[in-house]
Amino acid sequence: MVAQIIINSNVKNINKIFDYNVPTSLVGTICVGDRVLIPFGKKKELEEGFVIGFKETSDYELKDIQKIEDGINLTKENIELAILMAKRYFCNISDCIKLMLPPGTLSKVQDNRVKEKKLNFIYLKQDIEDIKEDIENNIIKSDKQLRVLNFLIDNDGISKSDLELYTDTSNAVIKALEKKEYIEIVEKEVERDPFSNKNIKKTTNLILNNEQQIAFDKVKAEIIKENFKEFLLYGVTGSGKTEVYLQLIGEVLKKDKTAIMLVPEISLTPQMVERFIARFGKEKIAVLHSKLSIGERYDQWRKIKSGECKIIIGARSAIFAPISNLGLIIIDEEHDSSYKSDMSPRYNAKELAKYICKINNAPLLLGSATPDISSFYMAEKGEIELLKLTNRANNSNLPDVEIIDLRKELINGNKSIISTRLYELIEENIKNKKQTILFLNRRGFSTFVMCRECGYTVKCKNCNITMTYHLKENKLKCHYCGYEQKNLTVCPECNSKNIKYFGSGTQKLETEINKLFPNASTIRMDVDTVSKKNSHEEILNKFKNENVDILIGTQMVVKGHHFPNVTLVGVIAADSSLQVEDYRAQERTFQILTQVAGRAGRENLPGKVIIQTYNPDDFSINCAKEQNYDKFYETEIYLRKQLNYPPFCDIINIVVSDVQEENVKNISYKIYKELLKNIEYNKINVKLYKPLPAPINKIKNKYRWRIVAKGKITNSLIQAINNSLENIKFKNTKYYVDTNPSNMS
DNA sequence: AGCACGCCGACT
DNA sequence: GTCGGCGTGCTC
Repeated sequence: MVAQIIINSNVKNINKIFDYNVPTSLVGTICVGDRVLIPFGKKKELEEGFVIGFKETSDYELKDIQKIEDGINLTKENIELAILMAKRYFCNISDCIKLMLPPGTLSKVQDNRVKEKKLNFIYLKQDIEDIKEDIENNIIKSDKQLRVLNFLIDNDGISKSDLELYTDTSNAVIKALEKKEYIEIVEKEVERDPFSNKNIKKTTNLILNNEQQIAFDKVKAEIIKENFKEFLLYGVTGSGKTEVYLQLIGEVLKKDKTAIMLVPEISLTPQMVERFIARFGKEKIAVLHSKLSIGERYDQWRKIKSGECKIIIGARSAIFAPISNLGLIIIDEEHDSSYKSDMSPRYNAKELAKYICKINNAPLLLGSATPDISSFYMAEKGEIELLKLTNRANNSNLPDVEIIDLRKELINGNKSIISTRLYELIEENIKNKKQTILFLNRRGFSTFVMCRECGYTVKCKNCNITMTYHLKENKLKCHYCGYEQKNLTVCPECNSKNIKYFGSGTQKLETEINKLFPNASTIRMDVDTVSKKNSHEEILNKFKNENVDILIGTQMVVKGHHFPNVTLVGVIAADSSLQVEDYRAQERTFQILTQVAGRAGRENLPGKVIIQTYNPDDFSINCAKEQNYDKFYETEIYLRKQLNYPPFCDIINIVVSDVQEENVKNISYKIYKELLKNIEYNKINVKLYKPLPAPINKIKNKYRWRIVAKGKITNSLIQAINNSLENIKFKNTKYYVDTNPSNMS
């Protein structure tokens, strides 16, 4: 028997299938998905690999598989998915397999990094009454020791670190008490708990309104029938989508099945997770996201694999959770671009969710207040069943949205980035002790720096894009490669000192606000202020709990938070997302503005939203003002059809990059010619465009060209692309193929 | 990774 | 000639 193996190596070059002999001792036990150790090349150490298939014979002289590793293994379904993904997303199988494994679990790494976590726990060693007696008789003199004992009398069996924290003591105090035999230190294996030890009150099912009930019943029926069906839950902000999700997951649990719920990374906040814990208890829930440590992820993975966790909540990659017995997948905020990976493998979690639901006979539920144009189109065509929630819970009113024409502000002599109207409203809000959120989707201080004499603009030396000025560090930064350089005072081209800063980022907005409202407290949230673990959460909590007057932020501030005291939201530049050269620019603008507007006045306080723009007539801005999705959809789908953009076709972007521009051009043309030949020969209906430099033609010192194809991404087209690429020798030139990329630059 | 092979300039 | 530096290709 011959096993086909994918080597799980850090070395990139061996991403193909190797044949190995299955020794007789392993015949019968070995399965597809098993992790095995194999000799490879001239290496002394064994390599690790995964069995992806079997065959009878091989043309090669075979070596024996040495061992099947236990612990982390994959299933046949995992391997099938990985093979499918490699074809569909034009990448290698081993990269796909890696997505399905907890990180840091390569056998070599595992020994020194991922271990079951051990913690020291402190227990009282004597009878509580005896200790109390000793305390009363002043046998214990030390203040700190007394504090520890008193604390333990109420909370016996606490972790050492927590005990030190709560009693403000140190190791020395605890060791002293151990020596006196009042307490004992016990090393216990604990599970790393990403939810920490909060006490969360249990909740029970709420009563659903009519619309919620209909949506619930329809999806529930498919869960019961164990049938694949795709639903789109289109529910306005505050219409109670989450309660429907919770109750559906309840139904899945009743059948002793597993549910996956995907959310955008940014909305994977403790508050959101707490709602699920409150309903189902934390034992059944696994949470997967990028802020988990390697050890935490490993624990979550094992708990899912063992079947202990039946509910998986996570960002995009949680679609690869090692589930069995799937009953339902929910994708919340399904329009969010984070479901599309922008790194290899460039997969789309929505597409994979559909595949996984199909093979598991489980329904798929997409939910959004502003559905993806493509999803809504599918719903209109009847390929997805549309479920609508139109009533806002607790009848809170829609905020009053006002569009401010920034061109008029300029004419009236207001050069500030804050319009007169917005200024007045902020002032009033501060006076009334209400909170304001200002939204600007650009970080840094100034987006570009230019010499007024000769027009020179500062560009990154590694990337062909303008540098952003950061005030605090007084540096110019490249937001693409992270390169930093000293700020300019003299133009390097003409030596002029007339250097001017253009464009405004969140830093500039903050300085400006501090100047305009010196007595107001402000807090800023963007990638530059959010870096540490949980810091995102800390900023929002501070804003909420300390009643900070103004929160300034990028799109991070937009999602999933309830700020009862926020009555004013200001969008500083609604145009920033329109100027992007992308067929989804309007859609993104509409979505983001609708979401921002939803932040204002969520409870009984009326909300006010100001949208500042240079394009006050743009339909995406106006539809967002009216919170009118249907109108936006009608206009947008018409345009998409006229211009033949998704959902009427797919856009395939082939990007080639190399330090040598000559290589990039040559390889691009080779791909183009090869693909054109393939397309014509197989009569595939697709429009292939000639290779051209990419919009950002240099990133991190590598030149970039691209080839665009417009057409339906059918199996024959996928095949043609894969065949064409196989026929080309790339040497050091890199390439990737991306279908409907979230960023066309 | 770790080794072989082959190309090419430099050197006893 | 031939030694060695280095780029390239292969490992079932």
